Amino acid sequence: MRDTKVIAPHLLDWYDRHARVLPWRVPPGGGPNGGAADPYRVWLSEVMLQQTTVAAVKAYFERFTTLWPSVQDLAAAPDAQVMAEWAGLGYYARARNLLACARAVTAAGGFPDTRDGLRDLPGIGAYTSAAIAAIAYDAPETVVDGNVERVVARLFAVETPLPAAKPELVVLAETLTPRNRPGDYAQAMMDLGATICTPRNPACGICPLIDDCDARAAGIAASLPRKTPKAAKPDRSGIAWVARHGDAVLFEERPAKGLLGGTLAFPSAHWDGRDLPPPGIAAWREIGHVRHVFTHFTLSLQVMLGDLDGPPTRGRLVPLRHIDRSSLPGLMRKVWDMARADIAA
DNA sequence: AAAACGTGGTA
DNA sequence: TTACCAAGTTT
Repeated sequence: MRDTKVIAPHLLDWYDRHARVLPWRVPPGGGPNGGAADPYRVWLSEVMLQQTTVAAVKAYFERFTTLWPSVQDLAAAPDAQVMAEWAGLGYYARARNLLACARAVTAAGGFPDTRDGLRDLPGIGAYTSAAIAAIAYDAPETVVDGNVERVVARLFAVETPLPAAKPELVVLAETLTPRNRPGDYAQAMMDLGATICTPRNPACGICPLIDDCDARAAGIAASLPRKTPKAAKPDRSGIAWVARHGDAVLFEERPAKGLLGGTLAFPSAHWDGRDLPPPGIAAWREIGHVRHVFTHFTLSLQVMLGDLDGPPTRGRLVPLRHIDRSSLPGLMRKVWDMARADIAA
């Protein structure tokens, strides 16, 4: 029978020597002056990291904290600027919730310091509330993300497939959370999952918990956690119109809710294969197709280029030299790259 | 409770 | 190229 009491100490010893250095992180044991992490930076990084890799987040985090050093600064930012800066990171509801949360926190005079208080804020759920409470306030909350699910499934050799296994894994994870340094422990679990206890080819040979792991003992670590197969993605198709008017191109903001909500886009329609041309375009021609993979479907978008006969009836014209590729979501970057190449030719 | 919601990297 | 994966939340 495993001794769960030794797991946190083993992990913290490892973390003290091998913690990743990350822009939003305070080193093990505290900052330069023994200081704790800034709740604003912890919150911002945690939201950016939701379903998103550390590598992708780094540049965005640096950019956001340079533009907006405090939550009050972010709260005062224009919606469109925040959406443009978020462009490319994905899951755009996060950006809208980020602003709503910043404004709520600013109005309240600061971040709540409890998990329950944090949980009530927009864009902060079960994971993020626990992460902020643990990392910024060193509260003994149990943080369960994808890394922790995997580490715990292996430590206890849980063979129930995810997502059904989630409640069981949370209960098991709670039995491991220490009173001593819960914030460092939470980050240590995630570092372990990201660097040692990886989904494929886990590096059990250098794992600080090798002697505490049931799956390792049973020789099934690499096969855990089990997962129920995902449904195949359907294919969809649609049309995007790159409409020129003199030296400008027509853009419009997508509706706040739904796919790519609130982002800047080329006029398009329902992507159900039955799109019709937008009003105001006399003649257009196809310049190619872009393919894009979303979470739940793949999209093939026919890209049409044309000239408006007159002022647009929707959206707004942006002069060519002011079009900033980086302010567009990934799909629209592909469309623009194709159109720009055609226009240049 | 199941589905919606982005993107880029890796095997 | 296909398939999976990454510090989840909302409805």
